[in-house]
Amino acid sequence: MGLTYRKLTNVFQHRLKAYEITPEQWSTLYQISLSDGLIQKEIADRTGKDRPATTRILDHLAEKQLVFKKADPQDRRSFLVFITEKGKRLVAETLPIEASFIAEVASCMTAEEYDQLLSLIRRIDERLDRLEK
Amino acid sequence: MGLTYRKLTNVFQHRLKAYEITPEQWSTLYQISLSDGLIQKEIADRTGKDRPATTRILDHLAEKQLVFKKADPQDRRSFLVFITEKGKRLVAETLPIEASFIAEVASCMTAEEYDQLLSLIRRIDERLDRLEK
DNA sequence: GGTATATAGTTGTCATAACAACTAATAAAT
DNA sequence: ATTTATTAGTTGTTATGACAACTATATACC
Repeated sequence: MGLTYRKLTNVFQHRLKAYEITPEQWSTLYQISLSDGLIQKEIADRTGKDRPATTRILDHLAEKQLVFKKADPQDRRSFLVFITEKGKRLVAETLPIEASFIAEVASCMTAEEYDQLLSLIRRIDERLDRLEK
Repeated sequence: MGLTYRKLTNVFQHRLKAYEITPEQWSTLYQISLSDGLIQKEIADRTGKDRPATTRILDHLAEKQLVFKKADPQDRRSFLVFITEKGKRLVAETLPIEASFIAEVASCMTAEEYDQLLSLIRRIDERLDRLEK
């Protein structure tokens, strides 16, 4: 599973090469594009990363001027994260790349098999949540 | 897939905590225990890692005196990697941990589903090998 | 035989994941 | 109201993965 996942992100990274963004940065930016103005904790939860990882990925995205932070008026500990116009353009351009990549990969199985694969992975995920470390 | 894989190795890492070995080090050590005296390139291929990663993981394993290298008499560029007695003991003690961990995780599905999961992941793996980057 | 190429391994750099420790701010407990 | 606990975010450390550049050796080619 790890081996296949590494290959998967590796090929995706190459497809994204022209956009100078890594798969992890991409998925974070994509999440932000879906829900603008989230606090970092929410982004961390939605991308399945911890807070330090999220801080650093957001730093990279901010350096590239794809996102920016604003102080949260409700909670002075938090920042609200917004996507920039440049970030929106990048997502718009790369979304078809992601979609066709997934389609290419999934073309080795039927739609039913693909669904079952996702459902079995999800089941393992839930099982792991209930297992003691 | 990435999320679930991270959870998977994370729980396994906790199970291995007492042995002070990471999942990646463990799988490398395990491969060596299966075939003593391989050259690093072979180990890299079998664990699915690149050569730099393999060099560094072997460095860690050698520091912990779980493996050692010997010059290859046939090819002076290569090293043959052997497991130590300490390494063998560690594998013997941790193998049941790995086996029961896999069993616990897989207990959320039938044997047929488990086989299908592996087979679908393998199919994606092969598909990725044929895809252009 | 000598040159060109390929291969084994190492080192350096960057991005990420896990984790611990930390600051600042909020919420809870009394 | 003050103390205590919790939460949001950051920073530092270690291990890893991807990649490029490098050394040393081996193989191929002519």
